[in-house]
Formats: sequence, structure tokens, C-alpha cells
Amino acid sequence: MAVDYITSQTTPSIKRTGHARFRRAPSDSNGPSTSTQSAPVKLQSTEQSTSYTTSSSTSSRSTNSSSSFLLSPGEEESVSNGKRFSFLGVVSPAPTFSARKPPLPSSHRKRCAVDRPTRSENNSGCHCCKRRKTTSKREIRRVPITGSNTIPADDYTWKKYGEKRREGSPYPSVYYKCNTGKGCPARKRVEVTLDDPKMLLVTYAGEHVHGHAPVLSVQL
DNA sequence: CGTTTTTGACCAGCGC
DNA sequence: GCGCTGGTCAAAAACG
Repeated sequence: MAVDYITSQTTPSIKRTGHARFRRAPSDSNGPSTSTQSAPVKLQSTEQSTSYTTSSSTSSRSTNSSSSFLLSPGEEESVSNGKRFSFLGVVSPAPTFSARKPPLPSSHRKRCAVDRPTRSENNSGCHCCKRRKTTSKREIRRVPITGSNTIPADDYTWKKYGEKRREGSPYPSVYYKCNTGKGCPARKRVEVTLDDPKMLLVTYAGEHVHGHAPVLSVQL
């Protein structure tokens, strides 16, 4: 499984205490799933980034229109102990591990069950309704994977909040929120470029509501 | 104990 | 209008 410790945080100054691997199956799942315990794999990338920005790409679906090119995961595979190759802190398509997670209990939905309005109400109370705000400002950067960080470093600290496997891409996209400032709407998505598996495609969305974090002096 | 990651579910936007 | 996909959320798990 995703056993790799990825330096999801882009800033070296951050201390990374949490190291959640994956949610363990319920206690009935026969002991610790040691199958995933192994040396962490850390893919890396240099900080140098060939960046080119694109302004206002509102289309949300056409992101992977060029998905015809699929690279073989094995190409980058660094761990072969039957584990899934993980990249960017995410695991590449591999034998689906159905046993990993049990069916979610109904409680899982309580996040919206509390005050979830009907979709039509689109109120502001339910966080579920705050979705996909087509950010008008986006910046896309290509970062080579060669250095010591999986995630390209920049001036901010980022917190991973999700990942999503995308159609046609063997590698899922990883989503980060800016953790530098409280309530900063800035986000970034990291994914492997299909045309060049050695390159990461980092898409920045939103704007930082705080100043630059004097953490790194990385050329962007 | 606190912080962070993992991960399935949910929802909205967009294309057809 | 419907279906698909991307983006987001929050509980659970793990480690220092």
C-alpha cells in the first residue's frame, strides 16, 4: 500500500509528524496488515521548475484529454515487494486492495447529514456545497522528478487533503491546501505528466491570502 | 496527545 | 436532462 513517506510538505522547515499510512481494516481483519510495512519510498524532484502559467483555465473536465498516453507504472516502480508503487504520495494503479477499507458506516455521511440542505438550496451552511469553484486564476508548472522531494517545493506549506485517480492516467492527482496561512484558499494539484513520467505537473489554484512564507528561497 | 495522511463518499460543473 | 468526472470533505489511522 501506500507506505511511502512522501514529503508532501514542500517546505523543509515544516516538521512532519503525522505519518498515516492507510486506514487499517476494522479490528476483525486479522491483525496488523503487515503487508504494507516496508521501507518508505520517496520519490523526488528538484526544486527547479520549468514553469509556464496559464491564465484562467476554467474547463475542469478536459484536463486529461491527452490521456491516450499511459505510461507503465513499472517504469518508475521503486518498490517491488508486491506493494503498489506510490508516487506523489499516492499509489499508482495496482491490484486493487479491496480489503483495505471496509464499507463505510453510515456515520461517514454525517458530515453533511447534520445540516445538509437539499442540493437546490445551495446554501452556504453546508460545506458540501462549496465545490468546484472555477478558480479564475491558475498556474501550471512542470517540475522534474529528480531531487529529494516528491512534491515540488515552493514558498508555502501545503497540506494534503485528498487525491483522485483520474481517467486515463495511471497516476492519481494529489490535492494540497495551503497550510501556511489560516483559511488560505490557495490549493495545488500535483500529478505526473502523461507525456513525461519524469515530470510533475503542479497546478496552483487560488490566491494566497497571506504573505509569502519565508521558508524557502526556491526559484519558481 | 497532536498532527498529518489516507481514502471512500459526496457534490457540482461540464459535455453530450 | 443525464451521466461522467474532478474536486472536496471528514473520519480513521499512524507516528513522533
